Amino acid sequence: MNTELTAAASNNFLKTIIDEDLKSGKHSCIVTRFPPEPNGYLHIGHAKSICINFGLAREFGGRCHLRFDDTNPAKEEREYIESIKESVSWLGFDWGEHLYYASDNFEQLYQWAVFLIEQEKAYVEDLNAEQIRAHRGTLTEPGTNSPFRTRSVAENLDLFSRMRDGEFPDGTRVLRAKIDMASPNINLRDPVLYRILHTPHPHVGDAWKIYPMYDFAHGQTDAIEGITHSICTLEFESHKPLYEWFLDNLPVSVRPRQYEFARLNLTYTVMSKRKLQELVKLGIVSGWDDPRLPTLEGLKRRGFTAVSVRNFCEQIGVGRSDSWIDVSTLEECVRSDLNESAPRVMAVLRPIKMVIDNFPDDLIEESQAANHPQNPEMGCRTIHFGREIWIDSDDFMEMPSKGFHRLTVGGEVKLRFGYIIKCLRIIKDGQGKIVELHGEYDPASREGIHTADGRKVKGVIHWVSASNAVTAEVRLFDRLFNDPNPDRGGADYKQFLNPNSVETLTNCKLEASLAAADVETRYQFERLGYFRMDPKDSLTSKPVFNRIVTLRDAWNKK
RNA sequence: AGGGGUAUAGCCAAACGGUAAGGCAACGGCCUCUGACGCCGUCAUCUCUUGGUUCGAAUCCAGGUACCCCUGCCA
Repeated sequence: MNTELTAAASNNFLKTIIDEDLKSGKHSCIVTRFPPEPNGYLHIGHAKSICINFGLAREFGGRCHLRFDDTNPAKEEREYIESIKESVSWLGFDWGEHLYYASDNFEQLYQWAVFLIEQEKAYVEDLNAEQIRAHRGTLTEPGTNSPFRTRSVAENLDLFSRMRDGEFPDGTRVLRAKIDMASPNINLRDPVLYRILHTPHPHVGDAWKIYPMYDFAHGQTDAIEGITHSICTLEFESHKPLYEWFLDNLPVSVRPRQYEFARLNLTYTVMSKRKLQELVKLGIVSGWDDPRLPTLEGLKRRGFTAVSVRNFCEQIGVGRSDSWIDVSTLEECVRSDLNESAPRVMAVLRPIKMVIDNFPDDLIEESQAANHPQNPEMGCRTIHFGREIWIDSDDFMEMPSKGFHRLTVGGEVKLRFGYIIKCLRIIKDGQGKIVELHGEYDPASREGIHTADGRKVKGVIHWVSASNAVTAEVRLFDRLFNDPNPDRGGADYKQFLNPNSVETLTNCKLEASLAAADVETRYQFERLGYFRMDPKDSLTSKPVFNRIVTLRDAWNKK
C-alpha cells in the first residue's frame, strides 16, 4: 500500500507558529501559497516548498494557492507554466480554484506605485544601472542620494505614466522607493520598484511596458490573495523589512507575515537553475526530464513515485539551518514505497546462456511465480522453464571469491521459483571469454532450497527462460556527480561529473510476462532493483527500462 | 564595531528550565526460495566554545568562534 507517513510527524517551527495563530484567534483559517517564477522546471527543492505550503494548509484545514510570480517576462515562458502545473498535480496537490498570477495584479500594483509617488515615497530615477550601483554604497559604506530623489510629485507622476506608455527605451529610467540610502540593509537603499521592459509577457501579453520588481509585487500579491503565512526560503530574510515597508505604506487591509526556512540541498547533485540549464544545454544530460536530474520531470520519468517524494519531504523536516540531505534518504523513500507496491519479476541484465543438459530439449515447463513475497493478493504469473535459460553473468564466478554463494563450476544454486541446478562445464571462445555454461538440474528440487539428499543450497538466483525471453534495453542510472557537493565554491562543478552516471545495456533478457509491461507500473527485477519502462524511448519492439534505484546489497558492500 | 541569520551524532531533526525523541546512514545478530523485505540490538554522560544565573541549563544571561545570506533595472 502506498501509505503516507502516518506516524505523528515531527513538530517544526512553522507548525508551532500556525498553531499559536489559530489558538490565539489571530487567524481562523490559514492561507499559504506556492509562488514559482515560470522561468524553468521544478526540482526536488521546489517539492520541499510545495509539500510545506500545501501540507500546512491541508494539516490545518486552510488552503494553498498556486501563484505564478511572473514579474519578469524576459525570463518567463508559457511552457514553464504548464510544466509547473503538471508537476504540482503530479506531486498530488490540488490548488482548486486558487490559481493566480502576480501579473493579474499589475493594474493595482501600478495604482499603488502612483500612491507612493503621491505620498512622496517614490520617485522616477534617471540614473542608469551603473550609476545607481555606484550610489548604492557598499556593505560597509552608506549610499548617497540620487540627484533625482527630490523630483516633484507632478514630474514623477508624469514621467511614470510616460514610462507606462512606452515612451522611453529599456533601461533609461526606473521607479524607486524613497526609503534610506544609508540603511545598513542594502535592500532598503531606495530599491527599484519598476523597470522599463518592452517585452511581451507570457500571461498578460503586450499590455505593459513596465514591470514591477519582485519586492514590489510579492507582499502586495500576498495581501491581495489574503495569504496569512507567506513562507519562503532563507535568502529572502533580508527582504522582509522591505516586504513590511510596502504593507505599512500602502492602503492594504490585511497583514500577511513572511516566514523563512532553509532550502533543500541534496548530495551528489546540483539544484541551481543555472547549472541545471547548463547541463541540458551542453548535452551532458538528455533534457530537463533526464532521469538523472533532480527535476520533478526527471524523477517522474525515472519512476519515482509522488508518494515517495512526499514522504521524503516529510522526513527531512523543516528548519532554518543550512543543511545537506544525503541522497540515500531519498533513495530509501522510494525503496520503502516500491517494496510494498511493486510486482516482482525476473530479468537478466548481462546474460550468459546456461544449457541444462539433462532436460529434454523439446519441453517447456510452466509454473506459477508469486508477484509479491509478502502480499499474496498481488497474485501469480506464469513463468517458463526449458533446456536453455539465461542467467546473469554476475551470478557466476569461475574463480569464486570467498563468501560467494551463487553459481560456480561444480557448484549448485537454486533458480528462483525453479530447480536446483549444477554447473558442470564452461564453454569459452577463442579469446577465453565464457560463451555458455552447461550443467544439470535436479528434477526433485522444485520446492524449497533442499536437495534430494537434504543439503541446503545457499544461493538463489534469478533467471529467464531463453525460449520466450523479451530482449530489452535497460538503463542503469547512478549519481550524476562523484562528489557529495559538486556545487561547492571554487572549482567548476562539472569536473565532478560521474562518467558512469548511466550505463546502457542493450541485450537484456526479460521474462515473457514483461512483453505486456505497463508503463505506469514500477517493477522489482528480483535481486536487482526497481525499474520502470521509459515513457519516451520505449518501443513495442524494443522496450526500454529505467532503473529507479537498486535494492540494498549487503554482499556488494563487502 | 555594515546588516541579517544559523550552530544538537556521519546526514537531517525534536526538545520551549526538570535530566538529550525520531528518521537516514553505519555496525553486529536472527529470519529468508530475492545476499531484498522483516525482526532484534549497538550508535550524544551530552547540545560550537568560555564564563555566569539556578537545587537543576541544549533551553536564561554575557563574551568568543565558525558557517550562510545581502552591494541585479533576477526571483
